[in-house]
Amino acid sequence: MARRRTGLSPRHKKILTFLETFLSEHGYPPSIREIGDHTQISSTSVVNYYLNQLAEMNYLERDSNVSRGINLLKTSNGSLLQNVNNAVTNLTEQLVSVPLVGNIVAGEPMPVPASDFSYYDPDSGIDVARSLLPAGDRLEDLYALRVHGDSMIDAMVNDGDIVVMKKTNQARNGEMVAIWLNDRDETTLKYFYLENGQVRLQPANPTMKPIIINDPSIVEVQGKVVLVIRRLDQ
Amino acid sequence: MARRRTGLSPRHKKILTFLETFLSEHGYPPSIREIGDHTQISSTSVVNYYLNQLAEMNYLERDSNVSRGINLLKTSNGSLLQNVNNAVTNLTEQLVSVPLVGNIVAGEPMPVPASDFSYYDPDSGIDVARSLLPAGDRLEDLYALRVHGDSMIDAMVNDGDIVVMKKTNQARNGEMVAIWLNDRDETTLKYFYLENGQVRLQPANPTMKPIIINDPSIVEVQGKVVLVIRRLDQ
DNA sequence: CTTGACACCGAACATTTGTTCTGTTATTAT
DNA sequence: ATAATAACAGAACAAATGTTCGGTGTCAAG
Repeated sequence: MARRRTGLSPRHKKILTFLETFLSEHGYPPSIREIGDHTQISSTSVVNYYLNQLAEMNYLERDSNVSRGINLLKTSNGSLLQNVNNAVTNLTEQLVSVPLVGNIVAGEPMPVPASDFSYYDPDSGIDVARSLLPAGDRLEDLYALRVHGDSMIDAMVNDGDIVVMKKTNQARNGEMVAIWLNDRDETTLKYFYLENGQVRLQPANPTMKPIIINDPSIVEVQGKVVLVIRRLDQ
Repeated sequence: MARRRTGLSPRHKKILTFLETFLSEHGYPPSIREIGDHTQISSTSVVNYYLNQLAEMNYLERDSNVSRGINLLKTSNGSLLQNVNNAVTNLTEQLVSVPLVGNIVAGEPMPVPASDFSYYDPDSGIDVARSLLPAGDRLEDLYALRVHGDSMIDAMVNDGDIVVMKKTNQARNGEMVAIWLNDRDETTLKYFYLENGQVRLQPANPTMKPIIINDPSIVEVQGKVVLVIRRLDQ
């Protein structure tokens, strides 16, 4: 009887390590010839031989007659990979591009995007760490607006600031919301309180007085502010 | 002139979605023909046409004359996507953890960290997209402070806001800097101007008056503000 | 010494695959 | 109505790519 294979040989390990490195750098697996080139195996049939063994040992799956048809399942140190991108998707969802859909100015109702963002230009999104955004909020409910003019200073928001909004038309007490006031033809950002049938709109600047609205029906909530970003380098 | 492309068309999105799904199920990208088969595009040259556009818009990279030579970078909802093993590296490049080193309050000189951040606990960093930070600035010159108290409202900065600072002890005109005023025992954030031998410290709130300092030597610049972040969900 | 299994190999071939070429059609501005 | 451009298409071709075939060499068991 010949010698019996016990686990991974040095050549197995070399192939697996090369697979991991190549995949992480390129986003797709190497070809049989590329594996051979980088592991000093001169024959495609030997690479094929070893890949089949790694498949038997559940380090990878192969799809036959498919170029680069290798799905890496385990690394050379035995760590499981479910597949190429499932692990990464969890990581890379940490950085989100929030669509910048327009400007917010006092004298106009602010733009609220349609549901599908079909006009959306990805180059104009604002990159935001997921950890700065409210947990549990769906990303597709978020959009960004750039502040235009000095009219939001009572909200402690400057001309040029970015506000990240969540779509909503209902406010809870203590939330900062964008409100269109019908009687004044004005958009404003304020903390919202509904008290005894009246609406109190509290400026962010604590030295300023609130607006009291006796008739809540003239208050149109257009969105909730979840984040303000001010870049000072521009 | 014909119609102009604005962002992703439905076919772009369909292709991206298929790429994501295929990649997550198979561990390798689809071929041109597989993409066509699943997106009702009958011609390999049209698939090629759309893939080239997605590459131009930085949703993916293509390697030419390589089978399945597609490296998916962004998903159809704009989330950044990277490969398994360099996900952390790429996130480090695009998503930065700026060390949160303490609080800034008016009555104290603000903390300025030592050069090496040897005490730095990465779990207490603030995650910031690299694209929001000044280009060219070294990340190790940046640190974050949390604002404590209402004393910064003239800088349009609220209690609880995060300011990202760059280490510097020199200010250029128009930059917002953190300044320790010796004669007042006070830290303040203001736009700095040196005019005719005097320092003008201009509040961010345009309705407020500047401070004029005749003797520039009592002005200690402790850092430059590069970003302000206000989270409203907490 | 013989045998069987494993490791290893080059070459040939078929299939897969991406690019290029040469168009047509649709859309929009002029 | 015309022109310019984008979107779309089929076919051809070359290159990339995986599988198969027919071997050789090594080693351990009998």
